[in-house]
Amino acid sequence: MPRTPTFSTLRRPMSEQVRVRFAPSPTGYLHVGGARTALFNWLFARHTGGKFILRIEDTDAARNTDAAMQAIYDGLRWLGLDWDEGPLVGGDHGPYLQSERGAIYERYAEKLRASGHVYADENGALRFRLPRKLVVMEDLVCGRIEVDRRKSQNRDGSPEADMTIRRAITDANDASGGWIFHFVNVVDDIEMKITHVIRGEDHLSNTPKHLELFEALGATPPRYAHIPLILNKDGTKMSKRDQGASVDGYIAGGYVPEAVRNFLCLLGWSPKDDREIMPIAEVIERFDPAQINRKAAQFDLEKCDWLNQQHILQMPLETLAGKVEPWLTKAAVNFGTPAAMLPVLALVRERLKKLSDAPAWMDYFFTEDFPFDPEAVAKVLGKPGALDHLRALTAAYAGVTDWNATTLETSLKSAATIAGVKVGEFVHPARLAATGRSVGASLYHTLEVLGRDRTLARFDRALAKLGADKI
RNA sequence: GACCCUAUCGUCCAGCGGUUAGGACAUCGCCCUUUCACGGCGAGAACACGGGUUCGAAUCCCGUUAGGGUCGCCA
Repeated sequence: MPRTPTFSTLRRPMSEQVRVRFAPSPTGYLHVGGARTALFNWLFARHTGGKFILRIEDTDAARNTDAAMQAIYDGLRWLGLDWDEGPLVGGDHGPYLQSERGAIYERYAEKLRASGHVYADENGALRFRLPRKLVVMEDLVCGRIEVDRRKSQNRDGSPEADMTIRRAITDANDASGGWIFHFVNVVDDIEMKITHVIRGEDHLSNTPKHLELFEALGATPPRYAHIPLILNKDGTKMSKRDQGASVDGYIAGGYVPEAVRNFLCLLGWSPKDDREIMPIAEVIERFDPAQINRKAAQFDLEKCDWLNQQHILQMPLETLAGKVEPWLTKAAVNFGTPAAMLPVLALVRERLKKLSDAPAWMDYFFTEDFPFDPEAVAKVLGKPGALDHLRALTAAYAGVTDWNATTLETSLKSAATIAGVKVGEFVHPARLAATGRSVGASLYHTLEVLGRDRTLARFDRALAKLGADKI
């Protein structure tokens, strides 16, 4: 038997402008796997100077809601994945919602009907006569794949039935008479002049069928790159409910988009050296779909958290302030002006794993009415002489003229020496009095930011309160 | 069941015929330090198994096993 491929996926000229697309169906949320698919498409478009197109595959009318589409738009925008053509931005190959492209599908179906590739079955559904030949494709990620379509069969072992491209018209069903994914996907890729299809590996086994459709329509197929799926930490398939599965979760969870995007870049792709924390411009420059891994990646949220912290640490302070602001506002932290917030943020930023951590580390800088952590109180007062040390420190600090971290440290240490105790014996009560807790940034810098008057007033109030509590 | 993809530390990623198998997250230890972090140093931790090919295999080939995917009038 001849092993000649029915057609090749390598016919496209290398010189044409790259056009890639992300084609989600509106299921109500944006899955991280989808987000990564979108990201890889976007990276490839930006790397090559091509176009990134967004197309909504909403042929299943029952699922098509505005809210579901909004989740896709919001998620992509949050990740900074701007599309050059698609809903909201338009373009020359629209409409970009499949639900609005009926006339186009009609035309293509007619073309197939005219050439004898398609027929109506006994129920009235439109079916594509599968050629059932040997299909050879060259996948950018998976390499050369041969599928003998003659051997395709159903679960029960019966030969594969012809592919439905349009549902039968029945009653009561929303999707009745609607077009089927495989067909509209192929038609749109032709119509939108898509040059490269970067999509999840779950479509790899569908691709031969798509290629048969391209051939029947007399069109040159795009090049394909099937990227491995993202699995849960335990290796099982990720579903909607799983931790980290939805992009919404990151937005609500205090992640910075740059970090999540960075994390997603590294799931299945790497620059082949040890670079991990990378600005997006560098990723765009170095991205190559041919270097995408073939192995499914398991999802490790802890590494994402670490990247998030690193991005928080490395971005300009003013940028961080802008991102932290909504979180402070939401927690009713009255930080005054953004400028006033900066010194505080500079002090605590290395403690922030998420933006949502900010209020807890910053609130006591902006109110005198902060709570005292009972555990911290118990711990500090458990040490004999704690309040005496705080009194001695108050007296010493009252005499400090040049109020800064250095003088405060010197003064505290000498007061401790005079009292004949270790520095910690002074530090802990002071921290508790000034912040209400046992953990926080450098005490001296904290007090410097707080200023002389507020510090001394806090010491006095703590002395009164904690002294009273003790009795 | 048929067909397709995959297989390196717990996890992510290097490695593409000759390496003490490298980096990162996580874990543990030490240092820094008033605390919590950040940071620094260090430790433990992997080539799924069996056959080949080769002077020599993590790397190439074939099996086995395991995981994933597809086989819809879902996308």
